[in-house]
Amino acid sequence: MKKSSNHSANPRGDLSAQIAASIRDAIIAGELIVDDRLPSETELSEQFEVSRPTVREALKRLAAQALIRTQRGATGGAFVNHIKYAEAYDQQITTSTLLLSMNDISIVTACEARYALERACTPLSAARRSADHLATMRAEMHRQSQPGLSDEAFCASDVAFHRALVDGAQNPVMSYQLAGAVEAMQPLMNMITFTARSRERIVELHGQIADALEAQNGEDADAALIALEAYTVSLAKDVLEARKARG
Amino acid sequence: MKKSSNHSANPRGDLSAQIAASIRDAIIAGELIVDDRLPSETELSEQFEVSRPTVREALKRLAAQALIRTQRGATGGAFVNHIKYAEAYDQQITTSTLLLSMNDISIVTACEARYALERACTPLSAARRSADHLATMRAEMHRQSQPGLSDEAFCASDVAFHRALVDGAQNPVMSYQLAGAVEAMQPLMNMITFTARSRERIVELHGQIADALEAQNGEDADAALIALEAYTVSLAKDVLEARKARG
DNA sequence: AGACTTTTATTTGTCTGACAATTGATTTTT
DNA sequence: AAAAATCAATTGTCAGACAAATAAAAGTCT
Repeated sequence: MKKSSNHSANPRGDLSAQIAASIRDAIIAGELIVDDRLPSETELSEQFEVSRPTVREALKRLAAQALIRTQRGATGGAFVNHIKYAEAYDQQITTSTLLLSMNDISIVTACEARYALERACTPLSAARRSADHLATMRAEMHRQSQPGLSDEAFCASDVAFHRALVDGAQNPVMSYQLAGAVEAMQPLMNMITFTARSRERIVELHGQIADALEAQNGEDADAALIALEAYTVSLAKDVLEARKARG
Repeated sequence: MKKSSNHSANPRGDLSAQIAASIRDAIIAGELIVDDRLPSETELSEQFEVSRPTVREALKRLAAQALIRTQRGATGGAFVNHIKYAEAYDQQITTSTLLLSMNDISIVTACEARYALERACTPLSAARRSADHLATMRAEMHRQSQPGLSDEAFCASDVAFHRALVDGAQNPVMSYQLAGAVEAMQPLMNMITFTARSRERIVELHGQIADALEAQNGEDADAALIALEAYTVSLAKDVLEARKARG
């Protein structure tokens, strides 16, 4: 790692960014595998010919992406982390949420993506859903029917319902990919005020979905999802127009 | 330096992790909006009652997630970053790739997810694809037909083809979500040796897809994708069995 | 010998203080 | 007025130190 005396700005960024990229590449390329221990911070600072704070900044970058974990103590150090779905979920949701809020995506576009992807799960979910998934869906529907539920709690329950639908496909890769699409919508949905009547309609459609999945009827579930998308979009449009008229 | 004397381990993690989480929450909650400037590192270290290196580690964590960018100089500092799709792509692909390789996901599972999601794009892509998307697909098919192309280059071209298909839906949210599903497959696909005959078959199916999209016929494109998935899975199984027989 | 305690070595976490590099703003000079 | 020099603020990097955690090693007692 020579560093070749860089006077002009480095395309890879700061030293800590370069070092982080170097280690990240090694992990992706499989040169470092799960639970491998990286050299100690002192050793790394010697190898890369930088100071320990710089190495530490690099390691924190990697830790932020859950690529490594660190442990104190005699046998401690930085270890290549086994990325679990739960950790990847969180990251994906954070990124997706900010992406939606920062690029003024319309509700129509976001809904289109979300429901298209969700509908991709329904045939699989209809075929494979367990009793557990169905029970979760029914439980969330029950919660959604309770009066006095706040809009936020209603949205959270809505997410849980759809998550059960997705998880029913029993494909962890799909569950992971869909996490961003479904959960990132929540801030957008939170803008909507759900009246008692609209909640009733949504729960009704949820019931159709749950019934169809229970009957392993993918087509009916698909149709209900299409109706749900249309209804959600129309609700959102009403809110936007009302807001425009007022403001 | 009060810090309320922490003797037991903090649930939020290290100081730098806590500070990073605190700032991240502020960004997600909208208290800090795009292009807002954070206080200088010195000011932050005073506010959080920690040293500057600790603040810097926190900022590097956020930079690794593309939540902030930093700039040197008199008017420099850390700014809330406008997350663009390109940056989010990279992160998603890195995470997805590692997730697949570390959780020994079978090729069948990964393919199932990928093609299910991709098929969710086809109706939209058939309706909206531009001449540009079609041209990209044809160009990649032409590249895939050239003899002497390495397996890796063939895979890369395959990804480019499918990316054009997805982008044809003209929905940036879908493009983003699909990036992980499509690109993360590449390392898995790179294990496959593509014979001249199998390449021919794949290009043929690609042709069917391109033709169908050009004719705005979503159903034919869907059928071709199903065939492509089945063919890919059978190729992968052959490779695995051959490897098992040898090893 | 075996179980318990103490010590020790290693490593990450944090702090302090310093200097270099960058860069926009300010002042001076032409 | 334009160009050049200076300045000030800020991030980037470094060196060295100490605290805290932690497991292994050494020592001690029964």
